[in-house]
Order: sequence, then C-alpha cells, then structure tokens
Amino acid sequence: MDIKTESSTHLECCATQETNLCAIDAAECTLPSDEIIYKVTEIFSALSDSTRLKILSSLMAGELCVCELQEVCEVSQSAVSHQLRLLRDRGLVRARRDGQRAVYRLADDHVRHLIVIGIEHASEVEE
Amino acid sequence: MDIKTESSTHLECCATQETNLCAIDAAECTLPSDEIIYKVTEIFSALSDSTRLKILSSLMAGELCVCELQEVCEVSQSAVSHQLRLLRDRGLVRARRDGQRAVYRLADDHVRHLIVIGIEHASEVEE
DNA sequence: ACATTATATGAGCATATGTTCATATAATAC
DNA sequence: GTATTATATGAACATATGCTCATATAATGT
Repeated sequence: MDIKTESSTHLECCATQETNLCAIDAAECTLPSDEIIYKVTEIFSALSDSTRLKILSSLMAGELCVCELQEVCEVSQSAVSHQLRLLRDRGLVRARRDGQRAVYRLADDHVRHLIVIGIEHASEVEE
Repeated sequence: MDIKTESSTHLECCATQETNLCAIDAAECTLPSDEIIYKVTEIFSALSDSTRLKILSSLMAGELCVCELQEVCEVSQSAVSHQLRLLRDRGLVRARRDGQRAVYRLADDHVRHLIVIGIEHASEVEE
C-alpha cells in the first residue's frame, strides 16, 4: 500500500484504472464551468418553489399586478411580493408601474420555454 | 366601508374590479393543477443543486459509476450517493450493477433536454 | 395636510436541504 | 471464513428557504 501525497486528488478506486479514464475525460469535457453550473442552478431553483411557479404560470397568460397574482395563486400579499423580488433579481420577471399598481410580466421567451418544458415533462412522466 | 364576511376569499383590491376580472380568469385557466405544479417543482428542484447538476451534466457524456462521478464532480462518495438516491427516486437517473460498481445513466431524453435548455439559458443571459 | 389603496421589505421563526461522519451492505478475491 | 473495494444509508448538524407579522414606502384622492 503506497502513501498518498497530500497534493494527490486521485482516489484509489476503479475511477483511476486505465479502462475508465476515457469515460472520466469525456465527462470532464462535457461538464460546464462552475460559473455556468451556478447560473443554471439559480435558474432552476427559481422555478423549484410552488409559489414562484404559480406566479410564473399565471403570467404565461399575460401581465398581472401583485394583488391579481395574490388572488390567482392564493397566497398572501407579502409572500407574493417577496417571491416577486426574487424573480426580479434573477431576471425571470419584469415590473412596470401603473399608478398604484405594480404590473409584472415574464422577462422573455426563455422563461416561457422552461416553464412549458417543465410542465410537459411533469405531465408525461408517471401516468 | 362594508364588513368582510369570514367565508369571503376575495380581497377589496384592484383584483376584484370589473376591468381586471378577465385577466384573473385567463390566468386561472392557464395555471396548472396543484398536482402538476408539485411535479414541476420536484423536477426543477432536482436540477437546482450544484452537486446534482454536475452529476447529471457528467452523465450527458455517457454512463458512469459512483467513484467516477466522485472524481469528476469533486465531491465525497457519501454526498454523491445521497444525491444519486434523490435523483433515482425522482426518476432522473437509472442504475445498473456491474460487479462491485453501480453504473448510473440519465433516465431519458426529457432530462437531457431540460439540462441542455438550462445551460443554454444560463449561457445566453447576462453576457 | 390626512386617508386609502397597493406594494415592498426587514425580522423572526419553523421547516427543508446538503453535507459529514460513522456504519451497513454488496460483490469479489483470498 | 476474512479482507478489500465499492456503494448505500441513518443521524447529526449547519445553512438555506419561505412564510408571517409588522411596518415602510408609493401613488392617488380628499
């Protein structure tokens, strides 16, 4: 049994065997950068809460103000506002003022696309 | 000022005004059922953690065993196994035994599609 | 100025989540 | 049987998350 140097990041397991190195290389090439990975998780995590998903789904039909979203999604005004702030910060929705109302809409077709794909997937799996 | 009945779910805000009722109706029609909403959040939340996303991205290039994933994703064996269990439970990956190794692969093209879209979106936004 | 309506936000709290550590299980070789 | 390698999993713990409550801000009307 040889001594592991402190700098070695490799493990003594099947992953280090010759026959498996090409699989690891291929995977490492496919794996996006940490920066991209982070951005993707930010997008998906924005879509991974029921309140936010309801808000976004509601906005698929057209723009709505906060209290309309409150009605449709059946959550408190505060909860809607908090989640809208998160969605704004992550660039998934945009807001405009209309007098006292703050009217929200989906930011772009990317968002629309992701929601559609998600719903399609959910509808097809486990039927 | 009239008294709110306890049974009333409606609020005295702009959402209840005639001019806005059709927007609410449209949104309510677009909004998927709670069951679908739940399934969609389950899918997106599975994709919203960096370890899991690295695992899934790695598997885009082909199947890998646990210790290979451990190498590529640079996380502990325990962390990989725990996350693989979650991904298995949610139907995003499938496993097969190969001697001592447990070899994992993406479950289907839906998963592949979602990851690709997510990465595309992340790559295009904020450049 | 004050009142009303709509929205935003900070603090606090309860729950969810992801990791580590220790240990259990499985497969193979001796 | 024991030893080794690979994987799985329960418990504990720290952090993250989403809500409520109270309050602040903004826009309009009087």
